Amino acid sequence: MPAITLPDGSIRRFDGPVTGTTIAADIGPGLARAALAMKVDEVLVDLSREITADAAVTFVTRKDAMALEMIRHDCAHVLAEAVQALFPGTQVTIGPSIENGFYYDFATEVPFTTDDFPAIEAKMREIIARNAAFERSVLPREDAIAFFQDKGETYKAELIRDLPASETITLYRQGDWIDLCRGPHMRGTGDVGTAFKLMRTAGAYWRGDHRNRMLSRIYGTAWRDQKELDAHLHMLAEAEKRDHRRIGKDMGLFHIQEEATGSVFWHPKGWKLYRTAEDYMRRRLDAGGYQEVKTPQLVDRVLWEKSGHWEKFREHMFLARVEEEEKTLALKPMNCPGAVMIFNQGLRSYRELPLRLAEMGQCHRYEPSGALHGIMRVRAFQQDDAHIFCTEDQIAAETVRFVELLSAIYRDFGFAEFRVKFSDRPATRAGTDAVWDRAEGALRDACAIAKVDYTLNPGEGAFYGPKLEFVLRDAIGRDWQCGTLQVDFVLPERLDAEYVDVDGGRKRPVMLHRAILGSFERFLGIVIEQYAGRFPLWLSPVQVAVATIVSDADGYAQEFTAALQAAGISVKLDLTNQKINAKIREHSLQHVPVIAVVGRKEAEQRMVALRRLGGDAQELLPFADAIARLQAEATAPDLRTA
RNA sequence: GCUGUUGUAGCUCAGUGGUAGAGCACUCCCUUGGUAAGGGAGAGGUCCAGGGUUCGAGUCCCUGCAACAGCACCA
Repeated sequence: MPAITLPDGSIRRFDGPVTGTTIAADIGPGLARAALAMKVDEVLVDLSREITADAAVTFVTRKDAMALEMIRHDCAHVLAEAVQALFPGTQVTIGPSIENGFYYDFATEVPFTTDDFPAIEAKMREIIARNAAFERSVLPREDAIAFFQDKGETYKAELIRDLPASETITLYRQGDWIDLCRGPHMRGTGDVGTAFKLMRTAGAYWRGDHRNRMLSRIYGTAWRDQKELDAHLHMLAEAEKRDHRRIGKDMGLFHIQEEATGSVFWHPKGWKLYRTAEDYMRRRLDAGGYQEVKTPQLVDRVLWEKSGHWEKFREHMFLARVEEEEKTLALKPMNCPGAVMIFNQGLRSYRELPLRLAEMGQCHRYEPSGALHGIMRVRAFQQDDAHIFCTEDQIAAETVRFVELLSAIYRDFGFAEFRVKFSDRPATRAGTDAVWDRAEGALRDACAIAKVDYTLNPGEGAFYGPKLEFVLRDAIGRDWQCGTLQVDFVLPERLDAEYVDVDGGRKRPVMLHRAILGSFERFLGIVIEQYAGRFPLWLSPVQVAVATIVSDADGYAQEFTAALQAAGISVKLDLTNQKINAKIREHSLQHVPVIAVVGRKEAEQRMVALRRLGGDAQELLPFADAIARLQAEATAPDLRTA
């Protein structure tokens, strides 16, 4: 006699085991039509599942966010059936729902291409129109393995073999097509609807391991209705518009070419942006108690052998040899050994600690070709690096200090929020458990003091110590790890760093590796996408465009331009023989934040009309006021007084 | 690195084995105008590179390079 409690608190009693379908029908025909699945005591199950005991039941309809996930999951099944119908001999593997859609990995001799999509989508529509019910069945493990093995589905058989013994093996049937699946599913294939689209193909390793066979993956997106699908496609188009590679080209910021893959040619405007960021960082670091240093690009392998990089990082290092010498040099992939070399000059005292050595360190790393991505993932980049030599007792205070600095800097660049990941001791590590306890404890305490919420990243720490990772999310929703703070007990040991303690004895310092932007290249890529190229005034490479309406105003425009330049503002003077409309349009497309328009009237009255990017209002100001106003607005956030 | 796709004017892209195209940008001329495209003319090409098939290759085939998407990688 199950008593079913509904979300509104009402209770319905049934004579015996009852399915969701029956309950929904009992409540009303509207719900019977709308219900796709149900939650029984908070567990999502098929509508057709029998309920035998008292339970709280909530129905899932198309309106619920949860329906979206089911639509995508079901759509993946429909995709798999369609593919197997069209391409006999193709094996199915896995096909989950993911953010915004789903994918399915197939084992096939000939990989799929987007040319296959129209046929596959047509077949999918057929399957959806047929609206075969999803039917769940439970099979003993050995039977299930035999079933898939007989069908030639070796990947499915392998999956079942590897499922934990406690797991119930369930199959789902839709018409004649059967898949191994945990479920749950909606009522039938028709519930998927028609708001889906296959997006792209890709290779993907079986079980995500590059030693395994490459499968052919098809990505799709699916939504509750056409309107949602259209909105999603529109969002993708918008995201593409703010792609930093697109904007970099359109605004003439930088380029990359074949002869130097993974390295950036910064154009004047791009380099201006870079320098603005760099100058800002220098001021922040100076104010933050850091001393800047510079260490060599080319360093003998002997040092890399000592530091451990030769062993652990060699395949990522660019080597350089010269005919005349036996030596092998390497372009530095990291700055840390260089910093230790500076620390090691002379005898250090505990009085000098914490010693914060910053370096705008140019690094080269041989990244796999497939990893390169615009200026975000490159082979030559500059880090805003620093190494803090301190005692164990100073770790917490230095961490708090660092997080404060990092927060202020991210805020100034327009990132109000960031995530923090705490990576603790990995399985293979250097140092005793006692040392790890202290290092992790110090970091945890510091996070508490600095009021930093973090998610634990178990076992992901560096072999030499725990670390914090600071992650920003870009405009296209990708996560980028920018900042990092790593506690290192190993490198000071390997490179023999030491200081004289109060008692006159020699001690090893702890080394904190830390970066805030990470790499300038990557960070600026993120900033470009964050602002879609419409930078705040202080960052904008061209801050003001001075545009004339008539050539009679040229002299006055030149005078105003010179005054802006003298005030430290980056300005572009436009005396071209074009109508003001065309000039406005051109500079607006270049995302110049302020256009100062001068015509005959302004020249006679010694005024300027300021026009802001994105607006059409004009502000008429006297010459000197305009200069003062723009100068104040263009001031970097760390230099503002008010 | 792996799988797939792509590579034509500065940019965005058409191009069916038979004389290389468009729009925008660029240069020049006309136009001096009031807040997102004034008009006209002109110039601009190793069709990614190298092989092959063919009477003939931008087009078909092979190899390489690069970019893009994803996977793996990001110590």
